[in-house]
Order: sequence, then structure tokens, then C-alpha cells
Amino acid sequence: MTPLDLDSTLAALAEPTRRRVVDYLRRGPRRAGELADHFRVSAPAMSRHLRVLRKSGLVEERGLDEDARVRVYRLRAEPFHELEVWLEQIASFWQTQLIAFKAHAEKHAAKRARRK
Amino acid sequence: MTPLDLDSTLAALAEPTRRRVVDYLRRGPRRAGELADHFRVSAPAMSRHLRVLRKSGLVEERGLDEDARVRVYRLRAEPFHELEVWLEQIASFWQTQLIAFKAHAEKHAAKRARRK
DNA sequence: GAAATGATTAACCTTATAGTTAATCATTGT
DNA sequence: ACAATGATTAACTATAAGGTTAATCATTTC
Repeated sequence: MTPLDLDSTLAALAEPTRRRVVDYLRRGPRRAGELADHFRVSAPAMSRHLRVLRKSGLVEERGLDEDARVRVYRLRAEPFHELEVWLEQIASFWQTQLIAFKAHAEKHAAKRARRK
Repeated sequence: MTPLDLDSTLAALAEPTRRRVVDYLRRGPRRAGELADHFRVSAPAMSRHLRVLRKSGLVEERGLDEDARVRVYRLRAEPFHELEVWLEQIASFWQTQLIAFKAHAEKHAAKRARRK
């Protein structure tokens, strides 16, 4: 019901640097080193962030034909779509909120009455 | 540009228990103790989760008129909306990619036509 | 007023994670 | 072949976060 994927997606996005990397990648695919430079973080640190993003499927890595040492990262749509679906489910809550609250209040009012 | 709020929202949602609490609160407002019970976690642990959710604005707390000891928690829409806005910005990435691809394809189509 | 109840805060422990530098791997260029 | 480059992994440190039980606070009930 609540896919583990979402947990991994949210965990990946929760880290500020990683979320900013995602924002930055909207401009297009970027090389690993470029990202490390831009965010003033050591290459190893960025590498590990990218691994987290990769494992959660938020980005994918592709080699560069011209230079096989270079790794280019780009966004992947799928996890964002999943997150969007989940968000929409949550949003549906406000439609039924009032009704649910009433039912809940009545249930507990009944309990209290019984206890008395 | 990238509001700090979003960091706090995502950090709050990244924790699996907290995300499940949010899911659960779709059914309607719930008492703190009820949540602790339901998720098989100690009352203090749940209390701290709720504090995180409260600080990020994902939930709000209201006392119960009938019993001032009880605290009822409910979802708040705002942070979810913010998150949705951000997600849409990200989603726009694939549109621009598509446009770029089309432009690229047309450029090559034109080349081919000229060559003909 | 004393006991019980709902919830939070305090104190403590354990684990996960982000950062660093050094080491390694693969590829490129001289 | 060798030095340089781009990136990742290894090893280590520090800090943040979650869980627990015990203590505290406020309110209700007898």
C-alpha cells in the first residue's frame, strides 16, 4: 500500500544538498565533477550523494562517448511521478476532512457517555 | 528561490514512521496516544515525531474541549501545496527536454530536406 | 486532596549519515 | 610507459536522529 520506494525517494530528497542537485539538474544533464564544483563540496561527498540519488532512481548516470572517465547525471521522471501520485492522494484528504472529524468526535462522545 | 520550508517538509516526510502517520491522518484527526498505539511506538517517540511534523507545518494540534489533556492532530494543507508546486517545477524539466529534442530533430530534418 | 490519565520533556544510548583526506581504478594524453 | 585526470571507494570522525525508560506537567476523576 505504501511503497518502500517513496521512503527512499523522500530520504534522498530530504538532504538539502541533494535536493539542490536535483533542482540544478533541471537545467540539463551535468558531469559529476561539475556538480561537486558548483556546490563547493568535495568530489567524494558528491559521489556519495549521487549514489543515493541513483539508488532511489531520481537520477541516472551515463558515460560520455568522447571520454569514458566522465560520468554524466540526469534526472529520471518516475520517482517524481510516484511522489506526485502520493501527494494527490493526500490532497484528497481535505475533501473528506470535515466528515471524518465529525465521525471521530461522535465515536468518542459515545465512549465517554458509556464510561459515565 | 528554493524555500527552506521545503527542506523541513521533506526532512519531516523522509522518516518512514512520520510519513505513515501522515498517511494515517488522511482518515481524519487523531489523538496523540491513538497514533502511538497504532504504530506500536512509545508515547514519547510519537510525541517527538509529532513535534517534527508540527514544526514543519504538516500537522497542527488542537486541544479537545471535553478533555484538555488530549491533543488532537490533523493535517495542514499548505506544506503539501508547496511541495506540489516544487514537483511541478521539476516536472517541467521533461517538457523542456522534449522541446529541446523536437528542436534538435527539426534541425536535422531541415538538414535532410536541404540535402535532398 | 490523592490517584489516575494523556501527553510532553529529560537523560541516555545506539545507529546512521555527511564530511574529510587518502587510496584506488579506469581512461586519456604526452 | 608514465603522468595526469575524472570519479569512486576506503577509512575515519563528528553530529544528528530515533528509540527507550524515567521524570514532569496539566487535567480529570473519585
